[in-house]
Amino acid sequence: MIKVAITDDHNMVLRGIETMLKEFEDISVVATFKNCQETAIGIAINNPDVLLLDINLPDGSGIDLCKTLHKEYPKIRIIALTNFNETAFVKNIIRNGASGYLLKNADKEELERAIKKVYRGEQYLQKSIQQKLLNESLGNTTRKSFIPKLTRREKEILNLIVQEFTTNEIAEKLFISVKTVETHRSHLIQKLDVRNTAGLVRIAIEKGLTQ
Amino acid sequence: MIKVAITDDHNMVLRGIETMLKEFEDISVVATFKNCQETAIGIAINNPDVLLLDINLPDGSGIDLCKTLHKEYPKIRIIALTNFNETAFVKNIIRNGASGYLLKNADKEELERAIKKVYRGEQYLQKSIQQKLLNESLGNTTRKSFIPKLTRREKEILNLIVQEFTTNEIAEKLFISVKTVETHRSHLIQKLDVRNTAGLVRIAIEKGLTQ
DNA sequence: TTCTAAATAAGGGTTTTCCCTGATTTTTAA
DNA sequence: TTAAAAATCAGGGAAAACCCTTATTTAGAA
Repeated sequence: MIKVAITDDHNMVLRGIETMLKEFEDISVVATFKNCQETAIGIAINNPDVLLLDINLPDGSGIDLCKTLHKEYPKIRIIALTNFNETAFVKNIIRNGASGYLLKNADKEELERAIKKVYRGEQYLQKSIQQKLLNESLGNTTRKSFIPKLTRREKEILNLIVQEFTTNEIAEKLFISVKTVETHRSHLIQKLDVRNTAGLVRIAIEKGLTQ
Repeated sequence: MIKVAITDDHNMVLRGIETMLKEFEDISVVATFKNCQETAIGIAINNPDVLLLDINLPDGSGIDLCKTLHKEYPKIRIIALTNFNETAFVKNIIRNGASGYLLKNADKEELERAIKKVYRGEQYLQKSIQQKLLNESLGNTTRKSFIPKLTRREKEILNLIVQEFTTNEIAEKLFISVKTVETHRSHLIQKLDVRNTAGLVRIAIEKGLTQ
């Protein structure tokens, strides 16, 4: 029997996965969590084999949680659940200890396949993502492959930009020079592949980079 | 028997709602759709009483779809499904023909209540939203949560701003003077009560003013 | 038809953002 | 411990955004 836990802040998703998994006799859902905190506490008690982990959670980044859990409980296989169909994002999650990656539109057959595969110690990636990764490694870069690998400071400044603070105000707030903030700004524009502040804010909100 | 259709681009959410509704003998799910197009076509065939409609769809705004459906099939009750817990957003949806508003973390009891209420011709709003709306009408304006009435041109320009076009480019695109675009911009900043482009983009996305 | 809102435009300025180069120090990871 | 990444700062200049005021034309509602 494979013991599965699920973390997602949407009850409907939780129930959907739970229902799909009920049909498999060798899989049982031992716990469901709605946020990072619940997961961090509950995982120790319920001791699941596989954790289906939503990356966008209300109280923090699932990626950080993934990293922590993987360190503390290396035996637990983690499958990331998200809507982001971006290779850079996948790479980031895998680097942080996830064994699999599923989009939320997965059907129950795929869900089963993914769980059983990671349970066996293998890696599971959704087909569309696999294809993309393949294309990329062949050099066919799908444009705007988004790299959300921002540094702590960059995230901090991005958040302040979204909150309508100007470069001057950010500098004051963080006790650093205006020029430093400008440097971070242009790094953000480069990394996120946008043209201006509008793009920064859009991407920050769309990709959930805001706290 | 209440016939229900569901539109959501995430299979897991579809399955979650379907499962929850199976427990009610007087409700049956007659169709599920994954995008605007499917919904627009399928609704004519399946003739549901209630449509649970996700607002964020891959091929367009659920709000527009809601408007269209409400005009063509005024008998169908529409319940909007979203994650935005903002009164301005709710108001907008209700204005466009929805009878109800549910967040995706609703449980099955609430789902049942909502469906039966709108089926009877009443309006259903999630408690937290109801409370917020109440507070607002009592004057406790959780400021910045009103729906700003923007003109057609202003909306058009706001959308171009979100898409990272500069004032110059917008002027060229719309065959109007740069100065005119600047005027619209400052009107937008005033109306939306923000300080700069970052605020415009944030509000535009938060309030669903983007197409 | 008359009033109003909307859309258009301009002058003339300030502030902010953006872009480039080049650099030093600090932190982190291998 | 050493190399790389991150964070810091600066000069200088161009582009874009922002903020006033004022004003004309146009379209829609009363």
